[in-house]
Amino acid sequence: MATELKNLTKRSENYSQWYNELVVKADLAEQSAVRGCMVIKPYGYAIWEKMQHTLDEMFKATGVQNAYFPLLIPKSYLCREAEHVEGFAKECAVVTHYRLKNDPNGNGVIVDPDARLEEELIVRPTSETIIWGTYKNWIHSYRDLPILCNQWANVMRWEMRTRMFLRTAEFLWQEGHCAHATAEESEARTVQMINLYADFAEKYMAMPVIKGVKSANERFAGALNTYTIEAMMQDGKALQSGTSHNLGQNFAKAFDVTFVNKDNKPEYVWANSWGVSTRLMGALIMSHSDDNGLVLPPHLAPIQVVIVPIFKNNDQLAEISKAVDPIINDLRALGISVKYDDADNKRPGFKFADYELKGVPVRLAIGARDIENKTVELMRRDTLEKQVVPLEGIADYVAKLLEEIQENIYRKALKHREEMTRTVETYDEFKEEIEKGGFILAHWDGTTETEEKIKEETKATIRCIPLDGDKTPGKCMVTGKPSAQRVIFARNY
RNA sequence: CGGGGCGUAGCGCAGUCCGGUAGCGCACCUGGUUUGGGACCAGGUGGUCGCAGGUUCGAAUCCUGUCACCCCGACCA
Repeated sequence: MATELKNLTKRSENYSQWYNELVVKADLAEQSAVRGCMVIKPYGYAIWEKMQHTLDEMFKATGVQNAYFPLLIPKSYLCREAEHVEGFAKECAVVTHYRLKNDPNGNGVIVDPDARLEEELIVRPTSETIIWGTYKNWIHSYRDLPILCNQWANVMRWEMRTRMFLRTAEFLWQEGHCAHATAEESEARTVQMINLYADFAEKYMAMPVIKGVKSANERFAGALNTYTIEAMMQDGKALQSGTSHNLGQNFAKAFDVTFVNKDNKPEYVWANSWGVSTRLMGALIMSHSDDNGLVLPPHLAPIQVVIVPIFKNNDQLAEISKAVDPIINDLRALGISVKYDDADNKRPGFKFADYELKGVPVRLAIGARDIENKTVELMRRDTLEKQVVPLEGIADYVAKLLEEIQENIYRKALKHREEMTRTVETYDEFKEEIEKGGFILAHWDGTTETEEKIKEETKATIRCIPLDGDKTPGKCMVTGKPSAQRVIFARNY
């Protein structure tokens, strides 16, 4: 099975194909019969659930509550915010009818032409419009604010080209939608959420990210300002992994959402929205995986430790199981998820390969030899190193090792990013360097024209204007006009 | 929507140029031997060859149309 994956080793040659194979072989997801959609399989979903629960806890710690809004949005709602329409209206699935009937020619069912909806409904590509249409009824006074809502949902965008997890027609995400009484409070929330995403990416996904602001060109449709976290994949391409938008009063104005402030004066509400999606699964896969398969960070791995018994007969298995039992209990007592794979219809070698493919961080193998020596063979997925360790105190040892693996894969990803990040002064230099992949730090005059020109000529876009790091001004590499600071250019997914 | 590729068993593919009634590997099932890195031997199940027309005694193969999917662009989280 994985042999085929190994045949796709030449990642630089066909990284996409390698990625697709990996997603399928590791049992995460598969292409659905529905155009551009995917089926997320139980193992893949378990990872998503772990992400979900972690993020949910983090959100709630900041006062956010979950809610749910409709899947279908009346077409008229989408017309309210002009820029928003421009950004989304073109790629939506539309519900035009509400009934089917038997085909008079006997070929199954057809859409009943008499059941045409007077106003078409749009399958949500994002929920700003329906939510602000609803908030109008919730908000009257400054005492009703802030509203801090999050929704876990599926959305649909009729993308021309799709790729599993990274860009599917239907995807799962969370979208937070906050309403505030002041611009400052809304901006603070926008920044708070991008920081939260960055923490999640680095501490749980072991994926270093760069926090920054989007250029006008890359900004969310209808937003004043978009904050982003940008990660670098192993092939050197950038992946936008999460965004937080300061929407100003745009949606409040479009949906006429006003409140009476402390001075008894009506005022439009200040809004922000923020989201991450199943794209994070793609990010996770592409950040760490190797040619043996997935490498999952321990903090997100559904199975953190797998124990494989090596036995010749049932008596031996019973003996091993007796020795393994307390280990399982000790590990579980430490909050570690353990799988004991005592299936006798698969050979150990097969199990080893299979759990490597699935990215299980730590494997313990235990056989008659170990029972005798009171040891266990341990393998860590990140380095593939094997060692024989004493059974005594194994749970604590594994607990520490899991943290070490978590840190190690983060460091590895960070090192890779740093090696693939260069600074250039001239446009010629830029054109040469961008071909090698990675992030390029360069000066830019801040205009959309220059950004467009660079995009056309090199396929590179401004991933973000970084919040942290070097803020030295300079001159635009293309026009020579003044530049406030270097920005990050890259080719992206 | 442009440029390339592909569609044959659950998966990966050969067969197509040159028409003769479908094959290989993996998986699956049965029996046996195995079990410290993807086991072996023997036997077995499974396909109206993407779909629709046409040519022909005969089509996976030739012709026409059509529909999927994949990769590279344009679009995007």
